[in-house]
Amino acid sequence: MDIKRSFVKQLLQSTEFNKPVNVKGWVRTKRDNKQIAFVAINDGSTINNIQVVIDMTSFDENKFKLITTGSSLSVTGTLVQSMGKGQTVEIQAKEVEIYGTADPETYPLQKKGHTLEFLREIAHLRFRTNTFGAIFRIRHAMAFAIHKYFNDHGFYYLHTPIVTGSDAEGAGEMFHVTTLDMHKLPKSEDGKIDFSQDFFGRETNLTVSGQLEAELGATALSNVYTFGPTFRAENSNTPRHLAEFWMIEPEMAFYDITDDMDLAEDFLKYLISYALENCKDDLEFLNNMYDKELIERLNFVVNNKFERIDYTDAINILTQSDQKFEYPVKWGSDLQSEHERYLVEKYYKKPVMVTNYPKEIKAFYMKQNEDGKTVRAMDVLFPRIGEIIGGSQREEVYDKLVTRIKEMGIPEKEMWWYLETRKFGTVPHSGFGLGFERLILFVTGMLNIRDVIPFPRTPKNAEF
RNA sequence: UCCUCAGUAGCUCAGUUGGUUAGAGCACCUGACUGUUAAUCAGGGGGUCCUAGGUUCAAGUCCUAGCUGGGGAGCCA
Repeated sequence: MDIKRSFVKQLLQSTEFNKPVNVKGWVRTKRDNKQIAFVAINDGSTINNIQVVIDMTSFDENKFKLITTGSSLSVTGTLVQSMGKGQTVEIQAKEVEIYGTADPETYPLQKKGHTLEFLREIAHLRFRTNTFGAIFRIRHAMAFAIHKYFNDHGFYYLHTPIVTGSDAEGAGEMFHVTTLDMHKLPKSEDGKIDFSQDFFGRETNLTVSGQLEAELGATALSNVYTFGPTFRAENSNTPRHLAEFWMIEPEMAFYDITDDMDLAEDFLKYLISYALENCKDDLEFLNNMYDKELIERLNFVVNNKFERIDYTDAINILTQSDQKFEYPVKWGSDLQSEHERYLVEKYYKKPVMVTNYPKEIKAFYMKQNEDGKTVRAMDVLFPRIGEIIGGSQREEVYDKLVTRIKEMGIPEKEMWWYLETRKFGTVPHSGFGLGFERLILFVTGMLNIRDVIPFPRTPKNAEF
């Protein structure tokens, strides 16, 4: 009997009863007595399990003992309407093949709730839980939706380098990339490490952003985006930071800051809508188990316009509020977490986009305003997670950009290729960076970023 | 990196003023039960009390240092 394997998801939706079917997957739970046994199987195609019914009067008892939580099976049988409550269809088993057993004394996942902290310590097995199945199906759906959105809007997916010779972006500490013998580093006469002997003949690092390279692509392809891994060697220990994370960075020629904000808002709303439409079962599970307001909050964000305010207005709102802040509010200082939370969660009670920040607290490449004090930066602030997007219109005027580079002490020589885009056919352009894991945090309602990436890289942690 | 809380059974935790043989629930194992669904009921096994020092007649409990984890902050996406 050779029957094509079906996914659990298909079988649960099927109405073709009394036909032979085959399902392969992992046992979640088992209940039994002398006459009959029920085995719940999951294969990752959906959060729901399919119930396999075994007639114990004719089943090998020793083999049955090996069917435990975590074991992997191939079940051939008949799809029937369920006689019991709780499910509509089930499989009457005829043949059960055991691929691999899972000793219940040592298999860490048993049929009980586990804390997310414990599951983080068994990251190789946590995929097998309802929670992480849901999270990673949603993560996939979001990655797919990102490519779909950009493809549908005339953007090109640009692969920017992971190993970079540029350290000018200034977005944090970088991981060095080298093939030099760390125990015998070649030194030049002045005692410095001689990187001319290194693999690339120069000092190289893992990228902290693909933005500068994306800008190069945008000056010919018009609309491009990157979506790849990004590395920050900061010693950050928070539920919102990773040393290795994924970032989406669209860059658009002929976009000003308003176009940039319009895109950011439309993009985020599209992605959240996509999740609501395509990840219903998983979102409902997370809503029930972790965050009773999750789906309500997602709908709210999709259906309401983001508030857009000037940095200066934000400072005024904060200054005039009765709220006591640990950090003083004053024009020229960056907004602290507590300030952002007040604006988003208390004052406006919806996503907020803040623009026109003081130039001193923002990056060198941002478009300078006529007032000489501010730049066309924009941050999108979300409830719970704070800054989800950071972007800006870019300075396209060669002289202004060079002046700023000198003021901020950035090595101008290394930036020659970036500066040439302003020398030859320069155009106004804009872009932003979206932290993929922060998006997934928001969409899943999870609270720790280590739970929305399969293998989190954080200080002192690269076990899996 | 700073502040703060925690680390006791596979998991989640309790453990009194420092005192004799360290407990519970769940999980697991055995048995009972004619369709269960976080099954139920009865019984059973299971401990490097994070590590290293120290105080004390006596330390899971007090002190010091370290390690690991959570929360908050900074840096940021």
